[in-house]
Amino acid sequence: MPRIAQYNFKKIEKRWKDFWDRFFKVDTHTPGKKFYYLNMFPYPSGVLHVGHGRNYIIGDAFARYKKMQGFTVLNPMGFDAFGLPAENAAIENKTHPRDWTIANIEGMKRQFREWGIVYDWDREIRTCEPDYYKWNQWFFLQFYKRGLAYRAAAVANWCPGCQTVLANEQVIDGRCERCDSPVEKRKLTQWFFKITQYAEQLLRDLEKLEHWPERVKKMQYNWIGRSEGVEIDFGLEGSSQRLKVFTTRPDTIFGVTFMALAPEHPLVEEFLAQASDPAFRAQMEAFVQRALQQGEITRGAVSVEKEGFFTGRYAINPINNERVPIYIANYVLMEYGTGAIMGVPAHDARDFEFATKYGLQIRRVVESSNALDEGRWESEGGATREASQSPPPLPYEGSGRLINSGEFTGLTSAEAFRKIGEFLESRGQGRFAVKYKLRDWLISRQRYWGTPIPMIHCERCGIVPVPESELPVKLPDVPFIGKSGLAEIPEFYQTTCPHCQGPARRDTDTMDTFVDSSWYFLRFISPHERERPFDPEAVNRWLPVDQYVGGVEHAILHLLYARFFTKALRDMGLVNFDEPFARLFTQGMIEHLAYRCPQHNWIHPSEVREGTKCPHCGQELKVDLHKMSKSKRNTISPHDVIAHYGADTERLYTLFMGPPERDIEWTEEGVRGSFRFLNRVWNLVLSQARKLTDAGELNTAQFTERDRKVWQKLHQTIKSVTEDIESFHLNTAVSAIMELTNELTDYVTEQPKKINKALVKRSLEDLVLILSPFTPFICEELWRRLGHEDAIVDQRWPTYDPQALHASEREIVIQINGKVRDRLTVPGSVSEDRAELQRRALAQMQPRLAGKQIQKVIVVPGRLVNIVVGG
RNA sequence: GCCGGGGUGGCGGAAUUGGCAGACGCUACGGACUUAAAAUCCGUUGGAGGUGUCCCCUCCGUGCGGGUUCGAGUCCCGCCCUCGGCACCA
Repeated sequence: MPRIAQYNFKKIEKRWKDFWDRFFKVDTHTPGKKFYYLNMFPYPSGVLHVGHGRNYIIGDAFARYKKMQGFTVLNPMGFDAFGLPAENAAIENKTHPRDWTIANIEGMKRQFREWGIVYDWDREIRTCEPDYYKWNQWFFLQFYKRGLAYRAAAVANWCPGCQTVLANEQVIDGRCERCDSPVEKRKLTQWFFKITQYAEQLLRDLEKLEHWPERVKKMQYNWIGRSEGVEIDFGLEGSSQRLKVFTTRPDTIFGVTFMALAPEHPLVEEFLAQASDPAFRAQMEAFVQRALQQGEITRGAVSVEKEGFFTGRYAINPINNERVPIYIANYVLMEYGTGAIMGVPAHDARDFEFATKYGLQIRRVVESSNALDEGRWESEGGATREASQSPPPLPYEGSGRLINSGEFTGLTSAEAFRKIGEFLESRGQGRFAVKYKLRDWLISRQRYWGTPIPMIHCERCGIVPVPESELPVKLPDVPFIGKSGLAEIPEFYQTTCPHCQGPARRDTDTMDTFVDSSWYFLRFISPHERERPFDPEAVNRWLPVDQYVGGVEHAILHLLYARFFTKALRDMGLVNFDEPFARLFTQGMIEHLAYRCPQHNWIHPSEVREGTKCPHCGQELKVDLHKMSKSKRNTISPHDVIAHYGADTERLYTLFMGPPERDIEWTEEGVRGSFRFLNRVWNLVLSQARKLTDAGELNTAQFTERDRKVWQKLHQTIKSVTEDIESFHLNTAVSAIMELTNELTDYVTEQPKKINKALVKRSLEDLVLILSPFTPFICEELWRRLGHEDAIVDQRWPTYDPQALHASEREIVIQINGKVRDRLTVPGSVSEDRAELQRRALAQMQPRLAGKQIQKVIVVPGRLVNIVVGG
């Protein structure tokens, strides 16, 4: 055995690192097959770890593959550069958020280059640059003109840690998604985008997104939360007002025994004002205060004890004119429906709990009854009949047949829904209605590092938009101070009213950074436009994005906002498509072991001594798998991996380690396995390359049986790798290439003298070609060593010959009673012939079958023969 | 509670959608090479058992319990566990 050297990846990577840029410059005006590949652009938070790399490595591999298939591939990159971490870092380091951000961007661009990841950097976007955020402001003004941007006082989520408001979407379990502080409620006047206007479309169009993960669609579906019901006006005793409620169960209206108001409901204030007894009023006020307070603190808690307060007032049920007591209840939400509910204890678990606690009447009005039950009575007799007949236990939340419901008694729930709704509608006491959980998008942030909202507050003229000709409203170029944002910079906010020229004040809020990412994919098409956000003609040609890839953590926020923007822009005539992303793939996280000491918290793996002891105190460490993060000190630096094994090894391992959509553990052993494989490929190609100069023409007619097997394997591999890449099964694509490598290695070592050189040459070329999107450095080098002058990135992706997929011989499994008992090798032509297969199988199994009764023979052409015997 | 993933060797994971379970890789063990180690190469690696001519055989085995089928990791019914999303949504 010759001593085998490790390939010199350092030299190779240095040679090709800067070579590929020119192949990925895209002229968006060139016709041809376009392919818009897009990775979610990153927030420039610092140095990237191998977990971040997964997203971009998948993208680079996919883009290279598509390019080889002859597509004009647009694969741009940019930076989501506004946001809070920059401000926090700036405060900590006494610098400007811009300096920190720019430094990180430069570092990340170097990392992309080290990884061999190529983007068309002429199209780079940085959202913190005025030439980008100018258009955020422009869109804002267009939205404002159309009533899609509005200012309203609302109870907002206030994060005391970040000193700013948050969108509903940014509150996780009652805590800030960024800093984890408990979120408070504050009443503030803020800017909103009217995303609810598109609730129905956003929901309905999910159906169009065939190539989105089901999981993501479901999450959006639930988030939008559509429900169909009836809005019902109850009368108010002693008042001409009406009490409006929304219900999805109008069929249970005869079961109403109380009403409940949210503590924030406007009627509550009225009742308080009208209360004649001061002691009673004080009690009611105390209850309301407590409920409001509780709402803030326990938001997100699993279940809170239901509490209520009887207001002493009564409502009138429009269906039967019954008098029902009105309560204030902590479990009724102001933000959903009308902020008031009709209480039906018999058919709603929450109302049941409430009614039980306060001794309210519980009236059954729906009985489970359906044809299935009746059918069972006929066939199964006594016991079942009795069991089915006893009414279901309360609360019964299912549907059924109405009882105790006046003229509607006997109807099914579905019929009653419609009939009762129509009845109320005809009398002007109700109407069919659709409600959504989705709320409008609160975009104001009380921060510095974001897009200034282009509005001016004038004492005389009110709120005045900044004229479009004066955009962008730039962030003031002053030394960065601290937490209160633009409100502490008079140079910024002091201005004159565009209307009356009098003194006025600029809006000091900036926009949520999700505005930046809601349209960046459009800007990439024509990033240097100065007079408009993008070139609509080019955008309509290139969009929707053909393949979008990113983390599942953006399943709701970013993807919903981007869809909303697209629809709003379409309605403004700026684009002509409904959905921005045709295909979506969400990749999983990379995890790594993290070590935690009870005293010294997270310990970096390199510091851990003697197995699992803390280096500071010697205590036993707790070891757990976590996704890589700086805070848990379990990140792996790509720089280190590249120094040891090269960028190709990191890329290959990242793609091979497991299915890309799944979370997966990073292991050093796995990295070494990928490195070994690349060495094997290197040695295989180099051991043959020089011998192949006189290879001659490939002639399949001269193939030996062995040659034919290799040929088949080659074509099978091309087929499965192609299909696997298309479906993002990148791990199996790599393993197929490994199998081919093993087969070729066997072939050239078995009988080195007898190899078919033309076959070897073609096989090695195709091997290097199909491997090149994954490990471009080594493949570019090997391509040259195989005698080619031109770049591998510029080659065409190999295609397979369906003829070659079928071997001349096939192995057929012989089963007896479903168990494999033997095999049969037959020529390809025979493998499809049922009768012949059966004949041969029976003949071969003759000895075993002696004395057995053959009951049946099943033949699956090309696969197996199953002989069913008795006895 | 509701919705959606997922449960396969010591580990990450394959399995043409009903047709040879465990591809590919890792780990571990044995061997070759070496003064030695590393690297590399060869072999073994789901479990149990067997008088087993070297291409050996038998049984068991894909979270659990049933079912359909000639045949089930895959389909159906009923559970368990786990991860993620939503959650007093009327």
